[in-house]
Parts: sequence; C-alpha cells; structure tokens
Amino acid sequence: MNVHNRFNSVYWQQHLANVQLDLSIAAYTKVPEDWHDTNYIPEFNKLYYIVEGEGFVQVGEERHVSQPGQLILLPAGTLQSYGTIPDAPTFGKYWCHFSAKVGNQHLFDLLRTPLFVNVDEDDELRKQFDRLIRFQYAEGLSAAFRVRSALLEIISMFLDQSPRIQVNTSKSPSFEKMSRVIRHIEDHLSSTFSIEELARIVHLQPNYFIQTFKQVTGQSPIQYINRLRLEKAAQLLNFTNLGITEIAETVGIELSYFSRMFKEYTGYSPSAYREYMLNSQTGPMQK
DNA sequence: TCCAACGCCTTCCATGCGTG
DNA sequence: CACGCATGGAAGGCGTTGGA
Repeated sequence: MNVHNRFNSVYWQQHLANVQLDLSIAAYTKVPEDWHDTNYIPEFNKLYYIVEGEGFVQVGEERHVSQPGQLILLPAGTLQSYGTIPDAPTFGKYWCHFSAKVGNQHLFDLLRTPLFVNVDEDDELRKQFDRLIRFQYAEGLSAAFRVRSALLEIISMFLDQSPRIQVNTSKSPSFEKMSRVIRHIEDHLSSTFSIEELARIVHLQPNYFIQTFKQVTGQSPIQYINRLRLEKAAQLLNFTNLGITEIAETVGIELSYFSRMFKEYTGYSPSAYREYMLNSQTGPMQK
C-alpha cells in the first residue's frame, strides 16, 4: 500500500477537499532592498507568485533562488528564511497569507508539496490573485465566496503543477488508523459491515472508534459508508446498463431500501436518475 | 471504559404501477 | 401473468451519544 494509492483513494480526495480556508491578506508588492527574515516559524501559509526580480526563500534545509514565473509555497509551521540578493533587482510579487485546515490539521502538514512550481498559465494566475486582492475587503455576501474560490483556484494550480505530492499521515495516528478502515470499506463496499468489525481493524472500542471516525471524516461510519455506496450506485447508473436490482446488490443495499435512500440522497429514484442523466448528456446534442 | 437510553438504520412485507 | 421497480408502514436491532 504505497503513498500514491492512498492519495488516489476516494477518501483522501473527499477529505482534503473539505479544507477550511481563511485568507488573512493578499497584495502585490515590489519588495524593498532590505526585505528579509531569518529562521522564523509562521502560523499561516504563504504563497508568492514572482512576477519580476530575484530573491531567495528557504524552508527547512531547502534553499531556492527564485525567478519570475514561479509560484512558491511556504507552509505554516515550518522554519523559514527569505531575502533579497545583492545587486539583483528585488522581487515584484503577488502574495497572500492564509490558513488551510482539514479537521484540526494543517493542509500542508497532510500534503507534502514541492517548495515551488513553474507556472504554465501566467494570465490565469494573475487573474486569480487580482480577484483575491479585489474581493478580500469587498462588501456583500458573495465576496467571501469569491475569495475562497480564487484561493482554491490558486492552490489547485499549485497542486496541478507539482510533479510529486505525498500524503503524510504519520503526524496523526487517528488519520492513519481511519484511513486504514476507509480503505477496507472501499475495498468491500458490497459486503455488510458491523461497527465492531471495523473497530477491530484498528483495535479500538466500538464507541471510541465511532468518535474518532467522526472527528476525522466529519461523518459517522454508517453515514460515511452509505454516502460511498450511493456515490458508487450513481456512477453505475450513469455509466453502465446494470439493472437497479443488480446495482443495489453491488453496493450492498437491499432493493427497497436502496430506492428510498437513493431518492433521499439525489432527489431522484434510481431509474429516474438514470433517465435524467441520460437526457442531460445527450439532450442538448439532439435536435 | 462501561452502560443505558434514544433514535436512526435496516429489513421485511404489502401494494401499486408500467411493461412485455 | 410475471417481472422490475417505487413507495410506505411496522418493528427490531444496532449505532450513536452522553454521563458516570
């Protein structure tokens, strides 16, 4: 079971997408010649998008002299230094400070990313930073949504450009244990699970197991399992010709209950859902 | 860690509707 | 009529929670 598989699991994708974002500040700055700091540990994450000039950043032991076109991530809680380079023009950069938490963990404790990436879509990234800057102090209900969406977009671009991303679960024993349980669930979706059986996998008391599971995933085990089953069922309805009865069986739910639950989940009965998806895929193409 | 109480989950069964 | 599916009621079991 390697790290790559773990990252591909439905669990991690879902789980990391639940990230809580909080922007503290975003701006564009042409930094002064005396811009520097040495060996300090910030509470927040920083993203720098270098547009002009030169400078260095250091996280832990890794030191990097940065060029325009690079997006740099300085994760919260890491030992950092930065500064200008003598006789070189200083950085002109977009930057922002933000917190990103999944449950009670820092996102970039869970995700090991490179220190920087080379950006493909310069225009797009500038646009997102501009949005961030414009909406951070804006009035109105939508501003906070826009800030969040711009920040997500920037982080996504960073992740997409990263050649290697590792999920690091070792910092949290609960995460490690629960992801083992979730892998088991994903691998055996069509069978039935008892809480006792799942708790045994990680050697926990059932009631303590439920608590831990909920802390990590935000859902009780049963709710989590059912959501997974219904998502799988929706996929099967969408992409296969299997009968409803067969699909119910495949995802381990009794037929009549499946109908009921599926409707609660999607608003459509299974067959209505299939029809709806069929029409929405081909509908606009037909005359 | 254990226990008890509550409420939700699940199963079973009956019924109805549309289709071949 | 048989079959596949949807819907709903009833009941019991089990998951979940909170307190000690």
